[in-house]
Amino acid sequence: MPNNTNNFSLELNPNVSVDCVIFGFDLEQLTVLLIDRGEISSGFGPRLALPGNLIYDNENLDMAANRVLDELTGLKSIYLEQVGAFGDPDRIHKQSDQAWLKSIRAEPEARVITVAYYSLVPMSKYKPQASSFAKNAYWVPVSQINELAFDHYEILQAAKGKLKQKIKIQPIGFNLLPTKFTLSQLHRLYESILDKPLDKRNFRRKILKINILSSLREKQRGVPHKPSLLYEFNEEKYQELTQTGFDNFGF
Amino acid sequence: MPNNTNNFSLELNPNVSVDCVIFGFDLEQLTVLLIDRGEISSGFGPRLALPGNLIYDNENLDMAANRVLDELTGLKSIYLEQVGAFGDPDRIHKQSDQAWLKSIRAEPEARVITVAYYSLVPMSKYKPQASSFAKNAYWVPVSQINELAFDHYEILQAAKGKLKQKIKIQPIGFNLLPTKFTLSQLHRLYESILDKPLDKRNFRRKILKINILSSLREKQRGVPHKPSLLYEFNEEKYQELTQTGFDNFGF
DNA sequence: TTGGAAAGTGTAAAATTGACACAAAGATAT
DNA sequence: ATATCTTTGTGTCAATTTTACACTTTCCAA
Repeated sequence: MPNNTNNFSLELNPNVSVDCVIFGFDLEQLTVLLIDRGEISSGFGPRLALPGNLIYDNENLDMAANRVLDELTGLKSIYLEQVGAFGDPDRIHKQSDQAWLKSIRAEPEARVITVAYYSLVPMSKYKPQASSFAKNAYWVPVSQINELAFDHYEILQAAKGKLKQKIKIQPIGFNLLPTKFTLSQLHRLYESILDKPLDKRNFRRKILKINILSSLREKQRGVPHKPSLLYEFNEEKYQELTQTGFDNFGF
Repeated sequence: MPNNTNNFSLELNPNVSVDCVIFGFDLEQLTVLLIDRGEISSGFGPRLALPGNLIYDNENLDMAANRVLDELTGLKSIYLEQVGAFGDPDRIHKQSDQAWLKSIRAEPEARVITVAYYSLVPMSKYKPQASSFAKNAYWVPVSQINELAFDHYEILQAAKGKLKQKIKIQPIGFNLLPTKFTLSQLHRLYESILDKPLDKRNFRRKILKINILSSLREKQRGVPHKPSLLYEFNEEKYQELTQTGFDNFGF
């Protein structure tokens, strides 16, 4: 084990890791990208885990989170928020398996603090199957997750909570949708995150009133029902609003 | 330097520290408890810093934050929230001075991640002057702080932001006031934290409507004007409310 | 007794919320 | 071509909440 009182280097810091809760939305429900640790987890707790890794001594936390995200999905400049730090002394030991930890180059017996992030990814931009890296990554609907490795279930819950808070006060949902989307999709997204039904008409009225959406002249194609108008998030309008101290995106 | 791949012990973890933003309210404005590093900081950046320390390998983060708080103020079971983790590789080196770092037993050249917490303390419960420990701790009005040691100014800003968010959705302000307080004091508190004026009558109506305050039959004494009725935060009423899924403490 | 200072109180207009139902558009199957 | 299916898209009214605003009361001190 390198001691890290020396020069900055490409050494992994054995005490600090980053875990990412990568949210997606399949147009029906909220999902999370999970790693299947496979047989290596050999009976020691759940196979599924959040993607994460130790940080390098020369990168800051945000960089590390972006790196983890990039290494796994190839995606850069994705919406990313810190959830917080998690660090029971025995968080790893509880349900650990040393082979797995060694495989991600963690010291199995070291005490590790993890800093959790959540990110919002348009699911269309990352299909695990197509990726050469990390073939064992899968989108899993949040509602189907009952347990995860280590303390990752707890982290997921915290991330959901933060996301819920955040979307109540900032219009970040668009990061989970394709550039062009319908109001119904946005509606379902809000319902998934807030975990409660929202009246359709009231939702539309409210979201349109905020005036950060541009309605395109384009319609959905190929749907077996009345096609919906498509909308885009309008960054400029949003910037104007925030600069005038606007604050009420409340849901 | 101990390597921490060994057994759990009372060793300090050289890579992880906890810093506390301890908020108080002097009935006029929001204040923070800061440590004057004094001459030891010998020209290397600001003298004032947030109280903090490295964590022990056998304590979790919340415990560490409580410990820092307790060691400094003698206060226990205080309202405490995590702000988040901060960890530029050079966060200490930027403006550090090694003597100071050594004095708090940090490795001057180690890369340190800090996990920041904020806490709400009734100022009356802690007078730095009266304390035997840490005579160099002072309450400083938040509005007067322009710089702090290390990355502590940044941390303070983040903590203010979190507190602002939080008080909009949960009635935690009482933690900064004496048990018995007046509505005007509460009013000023909200104005300080939200950093904007609130209409007096509207504020009173709203806060009373929520129905988590008990009005005492007691009045202020010795004030050179009409004395105010005193109120208490009513924990039971609050619990009832939250259990019924009440959610709208919005300011 | 008077003056100073903050406490305490009500109302009306405007904005927002919440509840609610049916016609229109396109795709598919017959 | 027609009928059927599915989802889109729309308006109103009542209730509630928000905002703006000014004067009287109470106690202390001079």
